Amino acid sequence: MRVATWNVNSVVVRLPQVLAWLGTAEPDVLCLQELKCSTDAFPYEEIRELGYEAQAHGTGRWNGVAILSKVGFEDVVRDLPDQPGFQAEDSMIEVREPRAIAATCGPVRVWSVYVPNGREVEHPHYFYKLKWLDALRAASVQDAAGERPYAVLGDFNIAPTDADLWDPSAYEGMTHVTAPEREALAALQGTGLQDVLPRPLKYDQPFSYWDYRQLAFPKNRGMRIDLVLGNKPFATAVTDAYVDREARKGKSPSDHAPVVVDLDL
DNA sequence: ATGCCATTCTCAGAATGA
Repeated sequence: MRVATWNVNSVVVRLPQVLAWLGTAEPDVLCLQELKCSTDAFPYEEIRELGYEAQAHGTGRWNGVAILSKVGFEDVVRDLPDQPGFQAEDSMIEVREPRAIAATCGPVRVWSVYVPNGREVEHPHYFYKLKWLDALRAASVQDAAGERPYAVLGDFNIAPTDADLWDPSAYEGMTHVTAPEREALAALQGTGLQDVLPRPLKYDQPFSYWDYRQLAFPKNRGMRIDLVLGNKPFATAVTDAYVDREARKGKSPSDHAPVVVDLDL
């Protein structure tokens, strides 16, 4: 089977690209992030016409995650257990954002996650990011150690190593590369998950994100921040993994490309 | 050409992204 993850930066705007990609890549399971639409506004019908059921979790303007499946759904869960919320500096209330959804699709259980950005090092959003990652770690402990193939897929907003950056010196002092973020990611992997490293279709590094500005994509100034972390039964079933950078081309693309994993399952 | 920031909400500009 084939599973994939893709931050689409608005599923409503990107619907033509998503439908076209489903038609050509034909994943069995596709995790989406940054829906930027409510659960009710998700384009279920258009996706159903291609043979996919969808489970979405969104509130409108920001965030939002979904799972598309050709092989059914069981045990759908919205939000991490004990998922922290974010409290803006000018707000009295902590808001839990739609950043995680899980489901069992055929033989695999997956989380589709959109890890908080962090904004700036030491910003409240940065500490929120670290806390959120710890909640994700806690949520993974049982399934990561289990016999069933299990993976956490999504936009982690962390480059695991400097090799995942087009120019490490360009990111000094920035989020996405700091030691605490990488340690939180390593702790998640420590539950028994390994980074399924995709092969690049061009150049040497399998970037999954390129900024819209300053010709970042044509110059291949990218980052690998969209990850697939699989437990042992998942990782040992992997037959191929790649970043479909073709999807970053064309008119009005997302700034992320899909990460695709083929499995002998 | 892969090409110089996008999206959403509210209605021109802020907020967010990374």
